[in-house]
Amino acid sequence: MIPIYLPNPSISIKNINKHTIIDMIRFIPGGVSRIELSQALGITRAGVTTIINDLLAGGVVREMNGSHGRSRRVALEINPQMGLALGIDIGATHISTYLADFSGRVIQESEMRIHIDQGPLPVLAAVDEQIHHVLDLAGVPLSRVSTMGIGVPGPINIDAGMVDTPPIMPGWNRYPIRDELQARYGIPVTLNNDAELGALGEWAYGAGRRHDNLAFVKVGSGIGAGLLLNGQIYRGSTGSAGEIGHITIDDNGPRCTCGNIGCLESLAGGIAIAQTMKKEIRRGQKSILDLNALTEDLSYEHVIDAAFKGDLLAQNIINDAGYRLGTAVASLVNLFNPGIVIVGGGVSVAGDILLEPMRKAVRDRSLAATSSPLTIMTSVLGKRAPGMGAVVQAVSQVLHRQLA
Amino acid sequence: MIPIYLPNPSISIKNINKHTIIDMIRFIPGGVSRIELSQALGITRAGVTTIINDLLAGGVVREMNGSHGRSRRVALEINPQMGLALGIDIGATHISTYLADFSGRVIQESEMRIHIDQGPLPVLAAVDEQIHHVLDLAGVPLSRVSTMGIGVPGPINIDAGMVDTPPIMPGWNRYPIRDELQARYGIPVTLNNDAELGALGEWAYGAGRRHDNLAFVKVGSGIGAGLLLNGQIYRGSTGSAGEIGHITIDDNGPRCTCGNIGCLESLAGGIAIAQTMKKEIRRGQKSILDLNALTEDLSYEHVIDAAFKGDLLAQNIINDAGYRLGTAVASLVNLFNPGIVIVGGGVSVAGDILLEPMRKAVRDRSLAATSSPLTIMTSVLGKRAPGMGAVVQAVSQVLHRQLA
DNA sequence: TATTTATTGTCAAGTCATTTAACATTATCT
DNA sequence: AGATAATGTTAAATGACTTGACAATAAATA
Repeated sequence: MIPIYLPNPSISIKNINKHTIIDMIRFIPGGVSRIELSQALGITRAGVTTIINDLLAGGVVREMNGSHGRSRRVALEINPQMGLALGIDIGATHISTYLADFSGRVIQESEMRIHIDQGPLPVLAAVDEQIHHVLDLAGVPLSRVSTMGIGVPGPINIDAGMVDTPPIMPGWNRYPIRDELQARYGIPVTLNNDAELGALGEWAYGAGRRHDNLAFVKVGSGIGAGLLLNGQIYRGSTGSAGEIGHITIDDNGPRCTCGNIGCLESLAGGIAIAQTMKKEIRRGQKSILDLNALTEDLSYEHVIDAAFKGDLLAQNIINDAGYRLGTAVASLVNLFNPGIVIVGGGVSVAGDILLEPMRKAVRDRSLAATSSPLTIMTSVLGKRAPGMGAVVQAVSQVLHRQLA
Repeated sequence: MIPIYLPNPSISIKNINKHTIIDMIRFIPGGVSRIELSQALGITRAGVTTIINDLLAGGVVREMNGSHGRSRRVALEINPQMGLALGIDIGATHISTYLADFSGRVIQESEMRIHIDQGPLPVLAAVDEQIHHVLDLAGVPLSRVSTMGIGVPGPINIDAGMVDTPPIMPGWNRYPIRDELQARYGIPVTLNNDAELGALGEWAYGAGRRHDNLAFVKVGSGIGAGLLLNGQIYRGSTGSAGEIGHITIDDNGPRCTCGNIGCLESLAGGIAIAQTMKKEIRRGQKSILDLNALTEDLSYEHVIDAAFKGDLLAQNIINDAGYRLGTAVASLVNLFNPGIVIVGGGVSVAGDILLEPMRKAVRDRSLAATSSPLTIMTSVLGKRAPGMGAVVQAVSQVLHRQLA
């Protein structure tokens, strides 16, 4: 193909080979040798040697398998001791906090339930609490953490570092999340959408390795997708790409929180699954779940749990949600032709009860040429995917920002 | 944003700034000055001067005369006399041939009706005929043409230069289109999908100027979309991205040629429009069109013509097609969040009769945050869009391929 | 076990895109 | 007409990368 060079490249890339080498070393499992780098980049071995010596001197990378000074095929890896990063995944009802080294290994993690609609002040206070909790557990002072990535469930204005008219984050609109955290902790902070971080996390350390085009469909309380296209996070022209949850599935469906009719999210999201279950039980359908026996409100976790225990009603409800998900994913597949669709988020723990009807819907509703080479699977990183993506962004930031 | 550097860049780009400068000069209307280039690329004025001197010496660019501004701003443009390019757009039922200079100005054009299902040999013979026809009209020998771009209505294997299991091109599968033409004419040939060339053409010289993310929806006999994302043509993992025509619109719809049920193309494509019109007339609906009076089979052009003449039945049929198109475009908009959706292809000459119901469907079915900043309009280049895209690819090829 | 071979990595000198820093040219304002 | 600001040019310096010769090792061969 003849590439098109954009009239307005967002950033002028200085040492593009050095940047590429750093990321190849970061993301290729098992490490890369100098000659592999030289072949991939189209520069000579000598050129690679110069760059690698620079990175070795800076402590960014190290040689694997003991230390042959000179040998045949020396694999390189990121030096984990280069620094520590915090990855924070804020969902509608939880905060997950991860402390990881620069190679992406998680050192300590913690989770906490919140409600995002309480607004930024209490939620960011909870984030602060979690950060200190995780650091205490790991016995690491804040001063040793050099970067931080954070994901939230809304469309992001990436330059401003804030959310832009989010459907489900009342009170957060135009709150300066990134700058606030940056000022509070004195380290660089990146702010991203949680689904796009899920895609990035799976691409870096999960099911999406080696895929240039992937979709991460996060099915939790709501439904959103993160897209990685041509090897880059794709955000669209105003940062709200991937809104698969608001594709219309049923013209006669219920009204969605977004104001439209029959959106996928209002039919197959976690909230919808729980509501449907409650409604069906009240209508007298048989189930092992007893609404009166529950101490808390029935949630989609209860439905999934019941399905695993053989409850037919729960299985049917999840099956229907899966088929509807597949209906929307079929549109995505016809339009994007991704190599893999990764299903994450809380509802994805249902596994094939959800995925098999989904795969069927995709087969029924997309071109065979597009759907037959396609893999549809659950997240490898599970609930950690967005948090790991946040770590990746955080580490990218410091590794790429100031290169000599 | 922190960009992610792909582990496997398809081509190692040598003089990236030189490449970028060439394309900025090609595609920014009114020309660009050296200082604008220097600011956009983040290199010094001196660096730009060196590159431009090189391009001036090579005859690739030239200085424009009419200059205005606060100081001696010299605008640069592509040297049209650098060479000639052929752009060829093969559709289901036509071949359009364009002879253009390197600045994209069309010197001569020609159109011919064919049937693509006759297979490659007769169709490529017709292409040859058209090429000589156009060259004769322009009084230019073939030897002065230095490059050629061609578009066909099917998924492309870009490395192989052939179509890959196309739904509507029987007999063409794995025929070496690019290599055949390259051998026949002795000039470099690029092969692309027609819809992606439409997107590229509109981006370069039409409605999509300055847009980083756009969709070109080609509504002709069938329906396909070309996508330009993050400023690059997006093809998906197997080259069949943009198959909007095979999104399911109606679960109770007719069977499509692709084997599935209720595809957009089978409900709103040109063939479907003509068939619906015939069916309704036979059912006794009133229309100014008289099936018996037509010397040829009724086509969608007749329907559009009737609609412009006030025929209510024709208007209603086009209106329905527009709303259905909008249903699919709404999914596209929710997923991609493009800045503009450009509607091209033969049916788009219906204009707002088609587009207004489309816009309504998009409003009804996508998030306001995504659809309100969105422009939906017809192609500026009209039926020339894919051919102009072919010219762009052809010229790109020679300008970028061998740089000192 | 010793020797050969292919592969991988390194070194020093050279090349070339780009920067630095001083200078030249032009349009507009006063 | 002269001042000013913006834009473009030049020559020397910088530094990323290449060239071409050499060194070090694993595996193959003798």
